[in-house]
Amino acid sequence: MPLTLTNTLTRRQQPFIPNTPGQVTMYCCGVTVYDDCHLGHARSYLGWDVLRRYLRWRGYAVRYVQNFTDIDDKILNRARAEGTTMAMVSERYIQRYFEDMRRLNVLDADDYPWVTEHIGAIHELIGQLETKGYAYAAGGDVYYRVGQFADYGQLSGRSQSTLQAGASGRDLAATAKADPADFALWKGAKPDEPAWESPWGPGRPGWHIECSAMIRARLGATIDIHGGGGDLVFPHHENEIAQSQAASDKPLANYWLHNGMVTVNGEKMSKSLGNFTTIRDLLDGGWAEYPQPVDPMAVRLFVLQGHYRKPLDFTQAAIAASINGWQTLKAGLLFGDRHGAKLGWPAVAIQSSPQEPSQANPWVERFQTAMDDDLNTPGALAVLFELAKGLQREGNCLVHAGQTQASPDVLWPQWQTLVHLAQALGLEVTPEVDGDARAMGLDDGAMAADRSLTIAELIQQRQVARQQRDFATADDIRDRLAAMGIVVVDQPDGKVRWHRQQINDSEPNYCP
RNA sequence: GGCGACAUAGCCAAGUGGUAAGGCAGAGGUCUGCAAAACCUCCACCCCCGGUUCGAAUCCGGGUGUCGCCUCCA
Repeated sequence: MPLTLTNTLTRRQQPFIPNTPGQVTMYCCGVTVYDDCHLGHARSYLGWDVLRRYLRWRGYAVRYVQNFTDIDDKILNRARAEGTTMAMVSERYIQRYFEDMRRLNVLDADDYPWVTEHIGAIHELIGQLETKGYAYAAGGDVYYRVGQFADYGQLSGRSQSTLQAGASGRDLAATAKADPADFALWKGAKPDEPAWESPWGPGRPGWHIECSAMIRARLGATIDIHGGGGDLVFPHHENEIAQSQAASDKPLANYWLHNGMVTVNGEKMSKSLGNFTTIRDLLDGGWAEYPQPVDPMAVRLFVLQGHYRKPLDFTQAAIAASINGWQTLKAGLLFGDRHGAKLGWPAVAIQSSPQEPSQANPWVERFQTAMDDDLNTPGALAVLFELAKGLQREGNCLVHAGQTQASPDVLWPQWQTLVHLAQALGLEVTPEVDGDARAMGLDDGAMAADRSLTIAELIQQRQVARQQRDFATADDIRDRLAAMGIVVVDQPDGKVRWHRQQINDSEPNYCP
C-alpha cells in the first residue's frame, strides 16, 4: 500500500509518487516575521514536520525548504513603532520562531530562504513574465495580468468570470491595475520606505512572487509537495502557480497540501481577530484559561489528535485532555528507563536508539496503514496509546506488586516499538522533562540518606499508629510523606512499600 | 452572492458497504481501615429526509447546520 495524500489541486486523495524515486522536494510557506508565532502556526508547522518525519520513516530522502518573509508592511510598521529597522525586527522574530518550534520538537528545515536574499531572483522572474506578456508596468508598480493565464483558478476552483472584484470593499480606484483581478509583482517605493533598485524603479517585491522565486532558486521548476495553511489557497498559492507556471511552462508542484485552521470557540484564530494564543504563552503558563506551563509534547499531541486538514478547536478542555494523554504516553516511553534495569535489560540497549521493529509487527502495520491514509495521525495515535497503556500498567504492577504480568521478553519489543513509532511522530521525552522529574525526587546522595532515615521513621510511626488503629494519625503521616514526593503502598502481606514519585531509578523500599 | 470543506457519545476522534477503534472525562463493583495499583461492568437511535442494496456511519439525491476563502493571514 502506498502513501496517499489529499491534493488540493485535484481535490482527491491520490498515491504519492515523487518526481525522482526515493527523493522528495517539499516547500511550505513560512511566517512573516513581525510577531511571535501563535497556535495556528504551531499547528501548521507541526503538521509539515510530521509529514516530513513520516516520509523519512517511509525511506524517502526529503529536502524541505521553508521561507521567512522578511519584507512586509507589518514588519515595517513594527520597525517604525520601535524606531528600528525591518531587518532588526525580522531577525528578532526569526530567532524567536526557532526557539518556539524547537521546543515543540519541530525539526529545522534544510534551508530557510529570506526574501531579502532573493531580490535578484525575483527581478529575473518578473523580467521573464514581462517578456512573455504576463506582466506589465504601471505607475511605478508591476502587475501580473491574470487574464493572460488560461488556467488561473485551477487550485482554488474559481473561474475568472466568477471572481467578484472588490467583494470585501477594497478600494479599487487607488491602484493602477488594468484589471481588478491583477496582482502586484513589484510595488513602487513610497517616500520613506525601504526600497530596492530594480529595472522598473525602486520598490519592493509583491507578496506572492517571493515564493515562486525562492522555490525555483532553491528547489527547481517543479517540486513534489507544496504545503501551507488553508487560508493561503487563494490568492497566495493560486498566484504562485500563475507566476511560476507562466514562466516555466511546468507544474509548480505536483501535490498541494493544506492544513485546516485552528479555531477558538468555533472562530478562526488569527492576528486580525485578536483571539490568538502564542506558543510561548501556552508553554510558559501565560494562557489565561490554563495558567500553568504546558508540556510542549502535550501541545504536539493536541495537534496530532486531529487530522491536519480539518479545523482544530482550541479549548481549555482539549488541552487538559492532551496533558493527561501525554502522561500516559510518557509513562510508556519512559518504561525502559524507569524499569528496564529491574527487568534485566542491558543498560546499553536501553540507552541506544530504538531498534527498527520487524516487518511483521502488527502495531507497525496498523500505524503505517493509518499514516498512509493521508497522514491519519489520530488513527496512528490509537496504536501508540494501546502500547503505552499496556506498558504503563506493567510499570505500575512492577512498582506496586514487585513484578510484571508479562515477561520482560514480551515487554521489550513493545517498548521498542512504542519509542520507534512515537519518534516518527516527533513525540519524544526530552532531557528537559527528565530533569524536571529528577528535580522532584531526592537526588542528592547525602540528602537522600538523611531524608531516607526520616522517611523510614515516619513510616515506622505510621505503622505503629495503624496497629493501634489510630487511622487519623496514619493518614496524616501519609499526607506528609506525599508532600515530600513519597508514595506509600500498603501491601496485602502487611509490608509497606514506598517509592518516590516520577523518579527513574526508584528502587522499591521496604519497612517492616 | 461565488468557491470549498466539514457534521460519529459529555469532549477529542477512528471508521472508505457487513453490523460503531482509541484517548480524555464519568458511573458502579471486587480488593483496601484509608489510599494506591490491578481487574470486572456500564456509557452512540453515527445532523435530518428520501433512494440504491440482502445489508449503509460508509454509496447517490435533497435538506439543515457549522466553518474557511473571495481583504493581511499558517
